[in-house]
Amino acid sequence: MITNMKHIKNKLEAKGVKPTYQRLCVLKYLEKNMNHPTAEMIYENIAKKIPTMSKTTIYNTLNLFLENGLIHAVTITGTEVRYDINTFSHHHFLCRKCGKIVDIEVKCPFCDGEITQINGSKIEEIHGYFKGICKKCREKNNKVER
Amino acid sequence: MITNMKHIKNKLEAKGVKPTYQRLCVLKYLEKNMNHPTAEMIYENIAKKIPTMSKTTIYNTLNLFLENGLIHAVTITGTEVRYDINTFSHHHFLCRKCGKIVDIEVKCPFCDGEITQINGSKIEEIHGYFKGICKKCREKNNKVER
DNA sequence: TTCATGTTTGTAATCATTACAGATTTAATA
DNA sequence: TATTAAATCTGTAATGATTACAAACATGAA
Repeated sequence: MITNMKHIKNKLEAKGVKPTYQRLCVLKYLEKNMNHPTAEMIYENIAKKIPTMSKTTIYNTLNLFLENGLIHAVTITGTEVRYDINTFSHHHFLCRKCGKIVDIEVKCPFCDGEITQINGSKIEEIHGYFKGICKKCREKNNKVER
Repeated sequence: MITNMKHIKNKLEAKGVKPTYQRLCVLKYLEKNMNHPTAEMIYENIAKKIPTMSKTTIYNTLNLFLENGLIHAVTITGTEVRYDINTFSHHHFLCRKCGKIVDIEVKCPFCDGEITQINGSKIEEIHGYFKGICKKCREKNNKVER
């Protein structure tokens, strides 16, 4: 993934979003960190370099990106929203041991865009995720967790 | 669905949960109200009849039920948890107009229990939901929302 | 009855997110 | 270039959901 500033600036302008310095920083962070970070994680990291960065700006920016389809929201835990630069429909896996959320490729007729409505209801967003124990954590526990 | 107290008491005891009056009330409410209520909604309703009911008890009870597999948590909005008495794997639809969450029946290989792991990760929970505009809201808007 | 244990309750604390208003920046225009 | 309106950013306070905690209460066994 190319993460230079020019590319990021273009991405914002293509969606009609004015490319301010703060917005460039947030989008750049999301492109570099595809581990579905929280607003807090994004803020903590950017605030290191830009001490004047406000957390409100982080939220404003993320909500702006959401409205313009630049990012997607991942709501798995129920207590916090995680943000995803990957706007193609895909599934997620949340490990209850390490807490990591990883992308998952599964065959899904909805993600393929073949189905646009169900029982007369119009589908605009598709969300699918699994909870369990990831491969690494299973191996770490010497196959105890099965 | 039978929602008499004897049936509810049996359900709790079958899971090894002591059937206290508060727990019976919460489970009874969930059996009667299958519209994926929030903790707040459950509290508001029960508090009408039992003024001494504490919101902490609602949360304690719901978490206890979750641990014992009596109910499932539905996390769609990202800001609040909704609770579901239907513990069979199924999908949900959230309407962005009326805010209602309804059950959805879709063909899904994961819900059938055919697939128990993905890339070496063990699947324990399957969650699938859609966001969009429900049939009723589309009709209400005279087919404007397509 | 006594005692230990489990349950409930009310209040305070926590955490994520939003509201709001003032300060700052930007962009257009004279 | 100076002016000015609009957009953006910032910090603080407020909100709303959830949890922590400790005291009060209920239960069941000895």
